[in-house]
Amino acid sequence: MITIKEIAEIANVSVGTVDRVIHGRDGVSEKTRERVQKILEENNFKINILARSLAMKKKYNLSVLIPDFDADNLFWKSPLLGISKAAEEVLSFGIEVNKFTFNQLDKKSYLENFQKLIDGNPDAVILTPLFLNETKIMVDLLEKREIPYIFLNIEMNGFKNISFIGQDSYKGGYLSGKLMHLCTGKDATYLITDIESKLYNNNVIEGRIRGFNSYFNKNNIPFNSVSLNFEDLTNLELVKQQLTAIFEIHTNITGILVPSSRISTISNCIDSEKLKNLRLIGFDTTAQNVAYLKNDKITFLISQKSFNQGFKSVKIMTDYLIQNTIPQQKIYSPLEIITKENLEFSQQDKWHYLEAKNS
Amino acid sequence: MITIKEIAEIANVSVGTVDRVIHGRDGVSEKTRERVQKILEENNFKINILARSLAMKKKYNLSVLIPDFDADNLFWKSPLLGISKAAEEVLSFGIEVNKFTFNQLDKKSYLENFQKLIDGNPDAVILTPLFLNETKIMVDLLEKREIPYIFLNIEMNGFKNISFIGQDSYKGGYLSGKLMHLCTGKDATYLITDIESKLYNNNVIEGRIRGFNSYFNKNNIPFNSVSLNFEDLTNLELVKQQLTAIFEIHTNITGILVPSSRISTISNCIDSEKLKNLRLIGFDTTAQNVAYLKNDKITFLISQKSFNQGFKSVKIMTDYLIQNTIPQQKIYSPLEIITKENLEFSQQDKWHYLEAKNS
DNA sequence: TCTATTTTCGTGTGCGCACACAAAACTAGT
DNA sequence: ACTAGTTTTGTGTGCGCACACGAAAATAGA
Repeated sequence: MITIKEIAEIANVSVGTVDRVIHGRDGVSEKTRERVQKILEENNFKINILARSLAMKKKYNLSVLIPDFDADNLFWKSPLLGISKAAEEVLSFGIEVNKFTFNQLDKKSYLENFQKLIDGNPDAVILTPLFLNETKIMVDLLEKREIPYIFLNIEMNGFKNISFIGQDSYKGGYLSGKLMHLCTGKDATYLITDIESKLYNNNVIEGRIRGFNSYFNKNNIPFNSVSLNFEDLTNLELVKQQLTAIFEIHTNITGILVPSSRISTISNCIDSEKLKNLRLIGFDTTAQNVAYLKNDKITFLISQKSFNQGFKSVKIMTDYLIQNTIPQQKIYSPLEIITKENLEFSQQDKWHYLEAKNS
Repeated sequence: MITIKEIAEIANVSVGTVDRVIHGRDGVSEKTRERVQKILEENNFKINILARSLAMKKKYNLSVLIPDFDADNLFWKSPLLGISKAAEEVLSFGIEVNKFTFNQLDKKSYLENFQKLIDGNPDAVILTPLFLNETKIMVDLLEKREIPYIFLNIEMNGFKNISFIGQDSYKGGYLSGKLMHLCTGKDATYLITDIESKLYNNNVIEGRIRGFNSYFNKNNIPFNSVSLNFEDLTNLELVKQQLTAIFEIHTNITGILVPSSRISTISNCIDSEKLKNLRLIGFDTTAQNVAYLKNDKITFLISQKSFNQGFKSVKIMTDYLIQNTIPQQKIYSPLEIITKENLEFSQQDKWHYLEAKNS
């Protein structure tokens, strides 16, 4: 690896001049600039990123706003872990990651924790834009202060976020349609669940349902579907009642799509005998979902690798801050198809991280 | 992040002493060692890996031996790309990656290129142990010279490789059984292909077939299977003849398993009309396989993310050399289920790398 | 031709660490 | 108490780069 000093010797100038050429700073005559540029290219000069980060003593405050998780809904644990892992790795680069969490059912909590975050004077922000109007307020402030921000997991258009990292909900739903079709017979009837609560903006669930239907329509495959809205997934008795009622009316249901991470709850409310003749497809490998998959109570899970989403968001913002690398506007996570059989090999990065932490 | 200098000030010693404590070098009295150690822990001291790599001017030669690829068999292109990407990233850490390729059908080429590799005096080696006896010779030499080595993609037991990075063939086959079962009817008949040529040690294919059968046996699912051995996959006419013959005898075949990366070749030799009533499951997302998947001529591909395997092997060896991090003995790649619908989201890392390279 | 200004270029210092070497503080032997 | 040897500790330099500052060269104005 050739160094700046060596380039300088070849070009018969000082390291300062080479430095100016590399960074496009002014104060160099056009003649020498061209000469040095040529020598840089000829020698395939690549900057030593270690030395660079070391010399730039600037420290960055990268702040993250993400929903909290609890025993009932573990979904947000995974991205948070990914963020923590990335935080360790970028520490040497002068990036300090500050995490702020909020209650995903509470707009006030969202705003309050953003306030805390902004009080810390972040240099960059990663956030999960769960509520539309509140996000607008927050983004206004960020843009006024020229703080770059990334949207994590929830896609929202019309903003100047430097990137979005998450799943393509529509395509995820489309894939679930394909899988459902593959593992059920002809002219099947499917049950599609939804959540009544419009507490927060949920284009994720809506996109998945749209994608599911599209699969059948675009491929001209006849099918029937029944929708079922739940108001409250914590009241299991009620859920059971609703399901039983539906099964009595529609005796020919062969598959259930749960377009959220709550499929284990639904599966839990269906009697084991009934379950044997049903295909259940859901999303996200939360601890509960994984347990049900292992017990054959769920057929497929489509995972968005949210651990990696969290990890990536930090890494990408780091590259943006340190090297000014402009990321892709939308970075879609893989749509991982998880079954009982390949479960153990997914999420390896996550498990390794957890192991290392606990040892 | 607290620095050695700061620790030294707190402990009222010099940086040299702190350095000795951190690295466990001798020449420190027990008293001060304990004191400094305590202060290090209290302040949660983490070494700045950037400064460390910069100061350690040691350069490493990391050499890789891997089969070459050609237009007919692109499989090995992917790990090679992953290796190249990682090579760029670790350059700043003083790791120079030297790649050596060999003809996968030729034991002599394997040995010859290993000789070239070893002549370069590598500090560490990553290799694909395609031939058993030749590998033994090579490994003997490596161990005599105390050169650490990793096995990539091909699993071979009984050696002192610091790690194996690749797929669990058996479980891959097991998964293919599950998928096949899900998308075909009851009492189905499956065609399982194999390659006659025993040129090289191929426990990969054997493991997959074993896994496929196990799925049905372990779950007590009745099924029939027909095996078909090909001698030469380059003679397409012959392959077509063999397939036609099989289909005439076994009219009830509903699924085909190709336990190698050559499923597109098989699919290519089956008439489109016939194909419509068949489920084809194969392995690896080579360019050809991907094309066939897109045209609905393949149902599922199980990918081992060989790009990532190559990438990881270099990263893991780097960590071993620089920080002496001992890796896991076996690092199994995820068994990714790829369909037409989620194809575009897989292999993102690889595409991004290729894009960046071509711009 | 001689200053004043602007443009162009070179030098020095420090980032946090590793490591060679020098210096001090002990220890033992006389 | 003094030397020689041993253990313990401190100091200096360089890794490759960024950046502030100052020096030199070029240009302009009189």
